[in-house]
Amino acid sequence: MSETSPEYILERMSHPLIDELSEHLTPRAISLKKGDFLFQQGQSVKYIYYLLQGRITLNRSTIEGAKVILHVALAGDTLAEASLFSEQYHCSAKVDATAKLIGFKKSEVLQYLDSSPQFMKQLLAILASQVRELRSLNEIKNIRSAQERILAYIRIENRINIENLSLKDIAYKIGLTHETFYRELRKLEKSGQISRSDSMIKLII
Amino acid sequence: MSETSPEYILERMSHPLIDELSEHLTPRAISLKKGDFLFQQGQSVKYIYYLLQGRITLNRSTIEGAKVILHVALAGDTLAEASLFSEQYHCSAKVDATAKLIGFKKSEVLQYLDSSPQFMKQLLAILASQVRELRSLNEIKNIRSAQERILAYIRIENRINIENLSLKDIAYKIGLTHETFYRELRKLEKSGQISRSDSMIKLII
DNA sequence: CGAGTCGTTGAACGGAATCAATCGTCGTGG
DNA sequence: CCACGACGATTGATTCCGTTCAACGACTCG
Repeated sequence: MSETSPEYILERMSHPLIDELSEHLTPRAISLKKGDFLFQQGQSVKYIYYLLQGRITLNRSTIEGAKVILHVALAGDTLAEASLFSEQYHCSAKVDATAKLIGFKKSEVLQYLDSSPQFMKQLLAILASQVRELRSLNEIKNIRSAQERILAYIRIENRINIENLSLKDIAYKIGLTHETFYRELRKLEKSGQISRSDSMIKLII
Repeated sequence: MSETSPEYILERMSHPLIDELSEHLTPRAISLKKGDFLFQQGQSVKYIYYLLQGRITLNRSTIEGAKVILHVALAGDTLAEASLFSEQYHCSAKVDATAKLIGFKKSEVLQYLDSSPQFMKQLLAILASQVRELRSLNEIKNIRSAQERILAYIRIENRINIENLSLKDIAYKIGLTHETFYRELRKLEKSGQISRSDSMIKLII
């Protein structure tokens, strides 16, 4: 785990929460490779994180011993913010693809939270909008037709930014295999319903 | 829209946020029938809600004129908490099945929020855990096998409480048609992997 | 230079959706 | 108060489309 603060911390895409935290606390840079664990279920919560690059799977061991994947975090996701209010991590975080993260000390965040009601309110708003976003994602996955699901996703997000997330990641996010996602994108492009550049996928009309 | 405060407000299942709000603010009881709108996209936000019974679909009209379903709220869901921090509702809420709700005045909630940092923190924790829950639901929907998906859901929730939610509702929640859900439940029961009572579905072992 | 991953395309299969029909129950309005 | 409509739960048959497996080129990173 490297502990320098390299320039990539500053080169990240903007995120309201991380922007605010970076301004007031000292971010810690973390690099991990596939197979590493960011944290393990049961450990006491010391940090919360923001994932800049890579893929991290959160899974929990149930009482019966089975493992359940709770979430697959992709670039742009925050990790363990829920654990800000618990003593221990309720799941393990295993690195799937070489990851770069920013970490903030839980104690410092909580302290800042207490000192600034305004920040607290901002955090509330962020979480609320995260709930909204997740609900839409959830709803989209109830659309059986791959094509319609993709269209619904683009309509909600207005566009798909493919600079930060790979097509494969997006496919996963909306619950399609990457194969069908590629195929349907192609179809939509051919039928003139979407346009693709190397940074954006947009609806036509 | 009835505006009395009937006893069902007190008979609801417990919910940390609603419990707290009910204690400090005056809840408003609302009954709506199928086809009614709880609120419409663009209206200014006056209330936030808690759904006791029924089903309410949140949908948004996009710029292109298409309608996208953002969320289908079921009994136990909060509605429009995200709008606590916006001026207008960003979607419309249409009643699908006769609904009973509790409403709280936005202004009163915000005022209470300002007066009590402790409540604010509590709200933060609730939203954070909601994020966690939604992420798991999302993840579950990436499991293709109906049977495995159901098992994963029960593992995460520990059990399925079928007193408040119909089987149909649960099927929808995890992204299955009610037909397959019934069928797979039956199979799981027959093969001795789950047990069903009229209030609970549990894993065996 | 080689390993690994992403993007892409092809072929075949399987399982969940879909359509349809039935039963029981609950609420309700005439 | 009862008949009717609506909806949940259930089962059957069929279809279809997304998954799965497989293979390949391009590119990146070490």
